[in-house]
Amino acid sequence: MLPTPAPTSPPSSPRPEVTAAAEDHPIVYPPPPPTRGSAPFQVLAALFDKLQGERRPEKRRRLLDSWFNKDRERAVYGLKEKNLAKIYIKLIPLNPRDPDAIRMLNWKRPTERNQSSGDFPSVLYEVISKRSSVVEGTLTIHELNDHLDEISKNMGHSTTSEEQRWIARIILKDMQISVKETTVFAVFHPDAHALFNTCSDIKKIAWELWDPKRKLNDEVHLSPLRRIEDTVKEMQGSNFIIEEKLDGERVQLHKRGNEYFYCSSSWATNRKGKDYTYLYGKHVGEGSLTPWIHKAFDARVDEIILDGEMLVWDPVSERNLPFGTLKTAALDRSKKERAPRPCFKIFDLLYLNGTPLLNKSLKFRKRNLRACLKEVPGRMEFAVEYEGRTADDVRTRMEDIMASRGEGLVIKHPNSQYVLSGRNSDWIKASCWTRGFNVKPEYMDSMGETVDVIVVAGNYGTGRRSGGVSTLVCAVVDDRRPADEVEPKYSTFVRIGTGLSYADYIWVRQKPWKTWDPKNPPSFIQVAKKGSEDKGDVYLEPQDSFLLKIKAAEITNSDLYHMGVTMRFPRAIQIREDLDTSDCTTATAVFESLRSDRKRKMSDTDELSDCVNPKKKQRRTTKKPVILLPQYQSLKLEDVEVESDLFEGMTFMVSSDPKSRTGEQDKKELLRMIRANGGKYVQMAKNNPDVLVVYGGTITPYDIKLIMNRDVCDIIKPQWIRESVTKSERMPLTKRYFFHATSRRMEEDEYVQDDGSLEELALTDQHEEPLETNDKGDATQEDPSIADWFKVEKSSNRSEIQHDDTDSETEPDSDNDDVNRDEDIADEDDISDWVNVDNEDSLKTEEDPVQDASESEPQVRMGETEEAREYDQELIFRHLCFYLDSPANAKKNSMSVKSKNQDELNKGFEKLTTLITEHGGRVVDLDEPKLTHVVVDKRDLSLSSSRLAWTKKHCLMKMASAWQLALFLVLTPAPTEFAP
DNA sequence: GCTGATGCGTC
DNA sequence: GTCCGACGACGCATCAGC
DNA sequence: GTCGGAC
Repeated sequence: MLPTPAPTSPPSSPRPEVTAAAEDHPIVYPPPPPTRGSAPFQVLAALFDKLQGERRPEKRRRLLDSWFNKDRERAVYGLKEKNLAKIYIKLIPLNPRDPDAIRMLNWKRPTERNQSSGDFPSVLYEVISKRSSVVEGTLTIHELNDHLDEISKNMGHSTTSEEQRWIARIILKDMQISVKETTVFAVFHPDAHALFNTCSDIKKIAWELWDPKRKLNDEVHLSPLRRIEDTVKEMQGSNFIIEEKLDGERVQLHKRGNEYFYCSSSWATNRKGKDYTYLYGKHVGEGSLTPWIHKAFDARVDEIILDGEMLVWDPVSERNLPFGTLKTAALDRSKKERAPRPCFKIFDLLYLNGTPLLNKSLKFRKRNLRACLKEVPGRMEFAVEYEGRTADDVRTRMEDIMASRGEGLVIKHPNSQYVLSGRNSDWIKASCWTRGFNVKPEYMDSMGETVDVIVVAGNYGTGRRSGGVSTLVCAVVDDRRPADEVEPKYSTFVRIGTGLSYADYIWVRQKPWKTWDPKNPPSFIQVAKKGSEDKGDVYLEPQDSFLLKIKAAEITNSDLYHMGVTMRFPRAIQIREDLDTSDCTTATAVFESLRSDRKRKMSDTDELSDCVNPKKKQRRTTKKPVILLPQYQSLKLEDVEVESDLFEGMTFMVSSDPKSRTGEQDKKELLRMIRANGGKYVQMAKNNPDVLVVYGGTITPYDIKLIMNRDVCDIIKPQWIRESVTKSERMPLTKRYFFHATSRRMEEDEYVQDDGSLEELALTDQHEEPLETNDKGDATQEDPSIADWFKVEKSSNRSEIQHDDTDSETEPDSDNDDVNRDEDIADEDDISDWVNVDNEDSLKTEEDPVQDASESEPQVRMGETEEAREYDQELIFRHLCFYLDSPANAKKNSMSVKSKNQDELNKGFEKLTTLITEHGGRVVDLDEPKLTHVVVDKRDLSLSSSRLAWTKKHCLMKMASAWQLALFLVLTPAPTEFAP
């Protein structure tokens, strides 16, 4: 195991000068607590018994308190109920035909006599108590620990059946005593929880803090200087930071010198912080990420801990791939240049060169974060963030999220300290944010899929839900069946295990469930070929069944259901007693929904992401099909009538002034004007140089700052829009209309001309095209105001580090910021040398963001122009070339074809051909050099043999020569998805 | 070597 | 409000059996 | 991840 964030210090030295010495060494723990011999396991088991019976927290705490010895970090056992049952059957020993053996294996199945069904340890108890003659336990905890470490042997000799019940619970990690680490830590040591937040190492806690008198060292001292609640209060009315919630995996990156360490940091469910270094690379030469980011760190960064989200970036389609592809991409050692790859989106800095920053403000951490490293496009980037101040800011961002089917927003207080699992209000989810209005309900209602499905089968539950059906296998009616079929058939689609109340379950369990015979499954249910997920313990005849209203985040591919797709995050909403089974959603409807869903994602997915490639033209042939909720409808401008073509061909992005109370209204009015005069607007500038950003505020919010730093988009003042509309002509884009001009813009004649003169220039339509000017150098040097612009630009570049001007920006008019400033100043003293040094020469060492962007500028991809990379909603396959591996084509290429269902397969591919061409793609033969995709059909049985290999090899060869990448699309068993 | 069952950890 | 334990999909690892 | 229930 590699070092975890908190530096472990020898007790003697007050401060850990972390050096290379620590490399390659395991964690150094302080001397262990003195052992006083091991208590009998009996006592522990008794404690568990009491804890299970005792609900009152006071008593429970005392019970726990009276116990503590130590905790151990225990590996996973690789044993669940089934395997435990098998072991016990061997151990006792039990004849496999013994009813008790069968009962243990079917431990969930309820019977009249056995109330303890659904709880394996209890079943075990009943079985063993009949047989065991051991009355007094002799097993000590030490022994148990040893046993647990070699678990499959040694059990069942020295324990009573009661004890074995608890042993089983320990192994199953299902203690039923409602004690989680928070409770335990509180009893164990006041600092335990804080320590755990930094190192997530139980053993360390146990060994560091076994003595209650021992205090945490300074460097791991995490108790807040001020209560966070106070901080929150003080932040009332101040700006906050809005981040998009990313659909990836939460990961911490630890770097010490040349050594890297990655670990999962989603402690909400699992406390361990799983080591993922093997995926991403310990050293520069290894892994799927480390080699690419090493040079991104500032030379003075020695030790650093970053917090962020790992996503998958696909350089071919230039978008992030859906969740679930991460491990696959990270494990892909093919080292292909164009293969999907992990991309680390950083949103926090936790530790830097010996200084934990957890108790610094978020603002402070973010500021320094940007000084520590530079982005490596497609590998390691800063998470997109905005500054917000009002409910409207959130609303605006929420719209974007809704449009792009994003995951949601996270709102953070700039002054919040870092707290894991977000409980202590470091992060305020949009859903919980209650200053004036609540985003969640409306937002959630509009998100996701809602369908009415029929319940066809069920599985028994465990624990609280034991004793009957607990999860419901749901299906849709298969309307693709031949029309002459009398009995409807149902395709399994999803399992539902949450959303119903106990009362609902009572109702559900009354239904006439019939046992499901795996050898003779009900004929009306169409199930997946593989897996057991959609095969119930029991089933319901359609006439006995009912519909369930279900909601989920999205529809995803799946092998485990007959539908070939299923739902993500499914839950029951309501039992539809009011509906008949004939009202069940159809398979076609599901696929249709899936298709429109994907379409929307394709066209809008970049809205919030940090896309570094300037787009030539913003294609928006159709309006976004976003349904706006009542409270958003005031922003809906589709209804505004177009009155003139004044802004024809122009695209704007309007940003409201967060300091102005009328900011949002102003924005709305501007958007109305733009639309009424033939202009277009977008939510994000996306580094599109043709987008004119409109902003006229007194301060420079984060997002505007970002745009300025990029130097891609001009920022004009609202004044230009207003005056142009008033005069019914486009005003010349002279410098007085600019909030910020790009360096390119500043070279333009129109920009430097005297205001008010040469108005005829304004009549040309060329002003958007950068004109080559010959006297630009002179103008730049001679015009004092331009020199000023450069100054502004410099300081805004510095704002990448955001050292001084973030403060100056909040200074003028904010009372409550004073408090914050104090803290910030103090903060900066702490690591001032670092920041200051960096601040100065980061101008030299840090690459200009613009340059970054141009670096990542694609050479030429797959023969496309930049414009071609735009995704049109209709022509989503534009510039893609497909080879369809149909039986017919295989024959043509003289491969053997064995499939029986050739006709069906060929038909499917014909349909696909139509679809591809309809959507702008080309269907080509294998030798086409521009080939981008190969499509195979899973159902084609002959694929498993040599043909697939042949196809693969053949086209990979072609593609290697053509510098391209093959994507194998695999059709799901349900080709209707592609049907028109 | 492949496949399916099972377990684990991510969301 | 918070905690806890029911349950969801999915991908990878491992291992047994073929 | 979502959800219901207990406290």
